[in-house]
Amino acid sequence: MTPLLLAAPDVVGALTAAGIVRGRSLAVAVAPGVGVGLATDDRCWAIGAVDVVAVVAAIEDALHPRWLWWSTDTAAALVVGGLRVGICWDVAAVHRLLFGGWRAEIAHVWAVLQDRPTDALPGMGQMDLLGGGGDEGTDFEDPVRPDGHLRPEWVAGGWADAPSRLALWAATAFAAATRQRERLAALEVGGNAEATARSESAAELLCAELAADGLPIDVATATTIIADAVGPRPGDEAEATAQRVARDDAVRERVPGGGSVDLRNPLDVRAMLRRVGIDVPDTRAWRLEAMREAHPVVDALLTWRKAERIATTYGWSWLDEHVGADGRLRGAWTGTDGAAGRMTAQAGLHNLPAEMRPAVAAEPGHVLVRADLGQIEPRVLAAVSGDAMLTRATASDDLYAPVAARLDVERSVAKVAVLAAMYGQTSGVAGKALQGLERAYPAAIRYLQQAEAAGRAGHDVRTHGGRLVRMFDTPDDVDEQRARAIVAGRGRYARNAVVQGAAAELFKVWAVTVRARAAALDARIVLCLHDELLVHARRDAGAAVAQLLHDCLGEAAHRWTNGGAVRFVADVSVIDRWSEAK
DNA sequence: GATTTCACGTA
DNA sequence: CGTACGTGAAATCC
Repeated sequence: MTPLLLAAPDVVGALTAAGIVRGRSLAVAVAPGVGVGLATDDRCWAIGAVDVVAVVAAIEDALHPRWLWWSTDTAAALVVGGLRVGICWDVAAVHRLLFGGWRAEIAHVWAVLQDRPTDALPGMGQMDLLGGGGDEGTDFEDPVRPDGHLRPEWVAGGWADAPSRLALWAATAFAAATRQRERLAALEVGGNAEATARSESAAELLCAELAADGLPIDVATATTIIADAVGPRPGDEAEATAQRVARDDAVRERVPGGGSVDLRNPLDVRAMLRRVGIDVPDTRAWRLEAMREAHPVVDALLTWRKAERIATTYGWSWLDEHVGADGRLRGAWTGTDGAAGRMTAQAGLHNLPAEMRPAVAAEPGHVLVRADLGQIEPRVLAAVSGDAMLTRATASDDLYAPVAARLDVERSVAKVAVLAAMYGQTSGVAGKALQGLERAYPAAIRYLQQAEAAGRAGHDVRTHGGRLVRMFDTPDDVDEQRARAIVAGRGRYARNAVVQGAAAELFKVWAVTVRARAAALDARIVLCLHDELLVHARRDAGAAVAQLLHDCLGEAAHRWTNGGAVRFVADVSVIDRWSEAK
């Protein structure tokens, strides 16, 4: 394929002439200061451009293509350049969907799609300099070597230093995506795997934007919360130490001779507790909670732990490191974890303690619109299993009410039983109700049991939308008891993954739908939290955004269930601070 | 210096 | 023996 050289002003016209219409796939590779490479299945274009983002923006405005790229790196480059495109196909993200896990280096992705061995991918080491890599008498202008692997010089990025090479690199990405589509079409899953690939790709785009935008923080409130917990910001190291010692002493002085106890050392804490007659196998909070009355030191210790969490994880260093001068908390986002496919976030974005939530606040003239999905996992189970009776139960705002009625048990018992079924819990009081579930919702329970059986056998499972969840092997050097525990653990893991993973898929369809529609209202998603969205919007748009969140859920559910009857519900509120909701 | 363990926050 | 994640401190391994 020979790249066609274009001047930036001619690009849209040339693409239009080539039949690129709205929504058509268009591969893109960019190198700031160098240019832009574009490709479809049968041709590619090279544009030398100083402002690569402007070129992409012009195409986006005129043609709104489905941008196709190797990985989120391209999305991030565009977002940093101020451009937010509509839709995309992220080869790395789709690879994670197809093959599970988190590995998605370009060379690995390509090798897997070409059915080439991946254990010894070509590197740029000495072997290749000596000619051992299949490069004899070949053309370095081709990104693909004769042996079918990608050329490491291209993968490393340094080779794509001219517009014509960017065009070839884009063309190679296009070829990879074509292979991916074939694989997706061949999957036998309940959902639409190709649609999942599209929404997972868009979720990566959302991740790039979340990382760039950040979560609005009222720094004054954050400062007050931290100061209340651990004291005012220390001026120097000595002051910080003094504060720490004072906090520690408040606990240690309650135990005779406790002055030298290291509260940060669990063994030391355990020994201290034993000296006052409290013998515990570990010192976790839930265990000590029951001992609060046994000795005053327990209460003091639990209070200390709360403050210590703020001091170490969400204290001054956290504020300095992750909250910018513009009052935005920024962390890296990934569209999927390595297991069932939930989004992950760093910088504490996904585990902010409730005490810190008053500090998450809309900027002046704005509101936060918060929405969380109600009972998402049992509703998702109804959808993926096709259970008619459980689907009927989703018509209720409170799914557990009809389930309780049908099982003839208290609502609380029904809830525990449903959760136990999905999570593989076998202890506790759920046993009897579980049998009732099996009779009342046979398809749903069968779906879970099949996942568990696959997991126990060490077989991979796929979610409704097509994500592969890889099972792990039992190491051969473990005793029988440990091996049994591993098998049981795999069963629970698989049982949980098909529900949690499918829920993550639906959530992402919802999130990227909101992302697309909210742009018209000048509103932006600022946080995704597994079943919860926070949208930052102008105050006058708050009500419209709230309605939008409901509408988008209906649309997302319709698409994700292929027009199925399962009903999903969201609790939506327009607030100033995150802490105000519920 | 890197990895593991404990602990704890979120869903 | 519900699952998943990220984080920090101390212990442990090399």
